Amino acid sequence: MNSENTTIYDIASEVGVSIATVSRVLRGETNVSPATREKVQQAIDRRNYRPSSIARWLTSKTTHSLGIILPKLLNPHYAMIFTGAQEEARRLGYTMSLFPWASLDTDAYNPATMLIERRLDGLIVCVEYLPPDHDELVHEALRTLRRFMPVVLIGCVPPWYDFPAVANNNAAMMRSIVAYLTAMGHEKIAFIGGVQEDKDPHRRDIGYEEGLQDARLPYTASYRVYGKGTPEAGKAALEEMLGSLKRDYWPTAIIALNDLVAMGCLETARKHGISVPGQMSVIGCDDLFCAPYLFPSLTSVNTHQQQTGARAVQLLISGEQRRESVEWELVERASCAPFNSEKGES
Amino acid sequence: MNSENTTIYDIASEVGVSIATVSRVLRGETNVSPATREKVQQAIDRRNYRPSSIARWLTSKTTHSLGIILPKLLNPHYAMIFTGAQEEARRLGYTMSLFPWASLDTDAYNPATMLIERRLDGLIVCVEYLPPDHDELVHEALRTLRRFMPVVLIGCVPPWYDFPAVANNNAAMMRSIVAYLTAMGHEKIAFIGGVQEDKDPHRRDIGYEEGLQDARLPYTASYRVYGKGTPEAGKAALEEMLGSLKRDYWPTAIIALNDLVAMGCLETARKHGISVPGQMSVIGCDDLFCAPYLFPSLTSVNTHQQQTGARAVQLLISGEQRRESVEWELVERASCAPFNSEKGES
DNA sequence: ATGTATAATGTAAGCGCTTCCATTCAGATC
DNA sequence: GATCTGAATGGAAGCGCTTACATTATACAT
Repeated sequence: MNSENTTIYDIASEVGVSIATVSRVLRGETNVSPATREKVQQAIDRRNYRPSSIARWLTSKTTHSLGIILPKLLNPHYAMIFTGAQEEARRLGYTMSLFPWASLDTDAYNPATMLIERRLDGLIVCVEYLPPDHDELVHEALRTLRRFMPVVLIGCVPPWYDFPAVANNNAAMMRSIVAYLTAMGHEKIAFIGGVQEDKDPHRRDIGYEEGLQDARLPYTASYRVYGKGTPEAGKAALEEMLGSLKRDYWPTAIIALNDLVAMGCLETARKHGISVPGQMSVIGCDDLFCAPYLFPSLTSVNTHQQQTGARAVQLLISGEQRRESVEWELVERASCAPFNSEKGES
Repeated sequence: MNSENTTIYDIASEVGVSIATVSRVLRGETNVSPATREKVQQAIDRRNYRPSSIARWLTSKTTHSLGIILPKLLNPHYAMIFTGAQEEARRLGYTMSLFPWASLDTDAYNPATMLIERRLDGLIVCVEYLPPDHDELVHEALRTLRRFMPVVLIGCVPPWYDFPAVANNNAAMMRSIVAYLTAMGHEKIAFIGGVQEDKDPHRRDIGYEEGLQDARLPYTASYRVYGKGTPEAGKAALEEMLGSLKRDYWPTAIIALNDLVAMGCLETARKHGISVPGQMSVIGCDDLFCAPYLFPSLTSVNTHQQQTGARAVQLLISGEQRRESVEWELVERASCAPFNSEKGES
């Protein structure tokens, strides 16, 4: 392909100048006479010549290309992060490629090798809810990688990862969600989702427990169900919880790990004839595009994922070695309402 | 960065062999004595050496990197296509980078220049519902691009685009959806969404009209509302339709351009107290992950987007110049039901 | 002992750019 | 008219690999 494989030599000889001059025109340097510039430019246009960035990179030792590693793009949460990162990268003149998690922890080939060989100018890694058995592997891979390129982390970054990062403090966020619910009079508040053995102290369920303490509410093991962050998991988890509890003890508010889990919870509630928010409030997290269109529309927390992605790119390029966090805000919709003990069962 | 900027020369001199020998070890060639191979490999491991693909590319004239251009990743439909393409690319040893539409039609810089300079081995472009005023621009950009790299198209590809493509025949699909609804007794069937002036004969609304003809139903202009493919647009469009029609003439079935539009329609129906599917059936398209969790769960059409993306990559790499289409299948859920003329208004 | 095939390794010329340094040539200065 | 200056341009050495070809060493046949 690229049959018109024109090089800088072709242009130079066509015009009758040296390649150095063509290079100068190409990069808009000023020390070229207007007449020469004009002739060269015409030849470039005539031949449809585009300089090879490959060759350029070899000289300049920089590729202006970044990488990002995400668990999966099918979850809109990650798609938003990716979009934010990609757009910011482009704005700054960089290209963004997506690499799957396998690049890091399960590649038969030496992990991360492909990333290094590509001579990326930087890498963003979204570490979220790492299964405990992956933690050490991933951490090791990251340490290797950073010897070759700047690495910025996104997500729920364990404090013992000494990397620049854009990490929302999920714990603080959850804590305030609990406060939001207790202020509404809820006392039986459940939390659904998340990895059980995750060691990260900032994870969402830690905040849940802190929130309960703030409100002097007891932590009840049956109100805490672990599971993957999918709709199916949320559905099954709430199902299980309701099944194991007498009706009087059913929670009046559910905090879901994220909106996907919340979707599953809404489904289960519907199936059991529990009215939301009449008998049970449900709150999600991430504020996915579909949250307003669920029934009832889902109260959630906007975690500004696009901004997170963009900020990570900025840190990557500026080289700042900081760990920062992004604002979040509660988006009130119909799925949460004050607890009303008078209300009868429907 | 990359402080350990080791090159093939470093390894060669460390071991005391020529760079050619190191290169042979690197690429696993057999004509190296076991002893030498061992020594070289040890030096490589010791120095943590990773050959630069940049230099390799310069020689080999191939970058093993592909590009994909999508309207926007925030729409899960495109995220699925991207995921399918990305995974297949990786499986085949290629990298996949995302480029925004702007690369093609609005770049201040010469469109597509960045793509060409990067010397991609191929490009996938998702052309869907091109606004008519963009069609010529995009077509022109694509023609330029294909002179430099193989291009495969995805989506609703107009027949006058002479490119290899993976295009579902949206018209045929829609036609059968209409058949599905008429078989259920619906006669007042509306279609919501899409670009009005799109010239493509395979677009979804053409199939809608064909379907009506099949069933000997009249085409009613008021049942056809144009609009963007978003939930908001769907909401507003149905709103407008209901507002302009006497209650007796309200459609009993809505075909939405896609699931996003369908989400908006469900919302409007809910707001007007129209029960779905009791008084009005709604069918979407694309079968997004949230379709089962809407209320009522949304009947939709699975268009196998991941497979579409994967197939496009295969065409790209194999170089086959064919235009093919991917299967689709109706996924029946709760939002469509037979029309029952006896049923009273709620 | 000589010749020949085979395996192992080295040499060097690219690949298409950037960039430092050298050269040329006006025009200005004395 | 000789010298100097600075703008415009060219020469050539990389950048880090691959690879065709050349060279050397080894083994075996004659």
